[in-house]
Amino acid sequence: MSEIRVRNPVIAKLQHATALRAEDRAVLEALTAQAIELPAHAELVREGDCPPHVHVVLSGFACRYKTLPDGGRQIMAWLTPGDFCDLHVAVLGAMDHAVATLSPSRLALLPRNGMEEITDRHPALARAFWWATLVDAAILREWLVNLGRRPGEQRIAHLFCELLARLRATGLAEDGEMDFPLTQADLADTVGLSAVHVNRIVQDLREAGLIKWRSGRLRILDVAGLESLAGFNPSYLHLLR
Amino acid sequence: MSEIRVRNPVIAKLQHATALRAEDRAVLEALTAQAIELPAHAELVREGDCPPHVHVVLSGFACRYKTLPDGGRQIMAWLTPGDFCDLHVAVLGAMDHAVATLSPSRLALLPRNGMEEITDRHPALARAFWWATLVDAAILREWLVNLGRRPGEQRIAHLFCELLARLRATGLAEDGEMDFPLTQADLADTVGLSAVHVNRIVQDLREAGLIKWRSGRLRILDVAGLESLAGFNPSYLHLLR
DNA sequence: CGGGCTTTTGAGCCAAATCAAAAATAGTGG
DNA sequence: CCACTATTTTTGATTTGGCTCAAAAGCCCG
Repeated sequence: MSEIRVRNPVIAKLQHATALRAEDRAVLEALTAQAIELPAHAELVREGDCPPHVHVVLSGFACRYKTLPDGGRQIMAWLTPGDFCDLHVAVLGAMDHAVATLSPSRLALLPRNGMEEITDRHPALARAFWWATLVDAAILREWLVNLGRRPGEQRIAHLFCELLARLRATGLAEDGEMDFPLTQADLADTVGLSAVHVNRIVQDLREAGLIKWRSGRLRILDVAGLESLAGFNPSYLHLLR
Repeated sequence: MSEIRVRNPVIAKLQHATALRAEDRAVLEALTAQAIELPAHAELVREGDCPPHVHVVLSGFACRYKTLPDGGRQIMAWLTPGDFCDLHVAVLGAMDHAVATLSPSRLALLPRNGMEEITDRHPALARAFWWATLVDAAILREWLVNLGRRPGEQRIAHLFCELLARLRATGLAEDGEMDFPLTQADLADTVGLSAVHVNRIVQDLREAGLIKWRSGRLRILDVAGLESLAGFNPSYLHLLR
């Protein structure tokens, strides 16, 4: 009985928040049944918008980012399968940043109106959405530490450790190996370094036997080694186990 | 009729979120009636805690921060009057960072149990608390841009502009002048620079006629000039007006 | 008026930026 | 399946913003 389990990443992720009953899971399945496909570098939401749907990543990578007057870009979050892109916009009224895909992606669009009804009717889901939003903020805090106080090599190592932990939590990493469809320039815009310097650091990590990265796949060869280099402690992700 | 208006900073701040009825304001007044006084550098909450109260700053400055293995410290938020320190901990289960005062401060302690009852009974307050949490995250995103992509001088200029806007929103800044009880070392731990370098930048800002800063007071002499140097755009604060 | 912070100054150094160009990869259409 | 482009990665050389270390000067406060 080699059954293929088609996991819904949203369910897999939110299960770290609260115990979800079959009924809650069914609601999430229904919500994410309709999806759209987008190519890489498609802008889902732009700064100032108040989009009529909540976007949820089902596959692929997206990111939050801001563009500076001088053309520079700072990526402020990687959105991986299961992540909500703009849950908060109803409360804040307008996006203070843009969201775009980093790779070809599948996105679910939840009508914003329906959300309120759902959270009223399913308190566990309301709680889970809250949790997801707060974990987003916790990740942001750790990224701030990363940029403020860690040298380049540790920054990148830390980010790789985090990504592995997050993807593992949604069942999307095996044996330290995962999709990683970003360019080195994307990575540079994430960690606040130049693309050239990122390139040299990545080479160092490769030569140290810590990672293998080619054609959109990243493999952590020595998880313990990379975590200790990065000073990684996953507690800020607030995952189970 | 020179009436002295004793403003409650929590009310002043949350009024930017939703229209608060007299009833809601009365609840906030009652909640923040009881306060404790703390000296500078008192640790309110430490990493891993799940404190039994929600702390709210009434006067003085506090901060969120993490300490690194090498002794380095990264400040991840300045908590000014009206700010909640640990609203989120009930959902996440444990603090992923510490909170401490930066100056002598007055704090209100709201019993965590009471919170749920209040938000159930006063939807406008529930909404306002949500808003405050999301604005916190928006500020964090802007700080990430600050550390990732702006050179030292702009970083500090931007932070000063933000502080002015926030304090003005709670009625705590007049004519570009405000309390600023931090040391240059605190500022350095906020912007991810060394204290020595912060000192040199502050001197540059002074010599450029942009700021005046002594004995715990900061005055922005040329708001427009500082904002244009920093590339400051206040929309991420989601304030009215 | 003396001791502990905090701010300031100076000198030397290093991580990371910039600029420029070559090599490798990945797409695309014929 | 191959040539032709465009993007991405890599290398090298040079510059610079910001760091470290160390010590002096200024301040605050009992």
